[in-house]
Amino acid sequence: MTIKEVAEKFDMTNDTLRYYEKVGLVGPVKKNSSGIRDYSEEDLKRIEFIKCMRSAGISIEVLKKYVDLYDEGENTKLERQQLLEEEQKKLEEKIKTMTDALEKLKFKIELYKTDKLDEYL
Amino acid sequence: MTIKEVAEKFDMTNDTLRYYEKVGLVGPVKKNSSGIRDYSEEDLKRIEFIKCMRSAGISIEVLKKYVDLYDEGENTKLERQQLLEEEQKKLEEKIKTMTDALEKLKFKIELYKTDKLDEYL
DNA sequence: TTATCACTTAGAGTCTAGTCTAAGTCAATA
DNA sequence: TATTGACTTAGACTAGACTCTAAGTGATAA
Repeated sequence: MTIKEVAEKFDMTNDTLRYYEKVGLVGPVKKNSSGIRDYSEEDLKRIEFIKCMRSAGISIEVLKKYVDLYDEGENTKLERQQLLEEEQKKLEEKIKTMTDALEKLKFKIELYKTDKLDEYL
Repeated sequence: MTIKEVAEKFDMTNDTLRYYEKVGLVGPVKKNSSGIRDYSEEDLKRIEFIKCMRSAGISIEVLKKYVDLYDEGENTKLERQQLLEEEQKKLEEKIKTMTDALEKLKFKIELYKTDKLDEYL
């Protein structure tokens, strides 16, 4: 699969894909005889995972660490699991924070709707 | 209330508070005879709101727009409400995205726990 | 054969949201 | 009185995550 196809499939830019490869999140992707990238199934799976985790706000740095541990082999399993559990915790907290903010936002909108807005901001 | 007290109260830095003032999110904050900031109750309420919305990922730019509309007066009420509703929608989508990612993360952790991890990454 | 187009690279530039620095003022304390 | 410490300013710097540019290669269309 070419970089263009991958970019379309996952709705991201070629630049981002090359950037992820440069920082070591994906690949190194195989190149054909003219030096053009040909993404493998495994590359695609990694990209999908990375994209999903990025959309949740997990940093490139953390993901890079996870990928590196993975590439180190079996003996890093526990450490990888712990890393994921740590991110799970952070993500749950973030969702909580955002849900609270959403409630406040909804409340404020309600004030606008019922024209009871006599407050600050 | 001094900048230091405000910063402590809301767990942010003096720099951030001055930055918010510089970009027009807060204030202009009253200064005493020696030029020291003295935050009013209204300033505090704005800061609390801003902080809450920032923690949900709403951009400075959007918040600035909202504050500006507010300062324009009554006749921007509808526009303000629409802006908030737009942000509500975005926030709900973001929470959904993050919740989905969280589920995937939990699933992966489960695979680690049950030692069924035979996949990619 | 020449031009077009998609790809390649290294590296520079951009955006957001702060964060830090340097130089200066003022009030209070040793 | 001298110095300490908290505050002030303008403006430079940073981190994270891309995003763009310039210069080049190679396959295909006119």
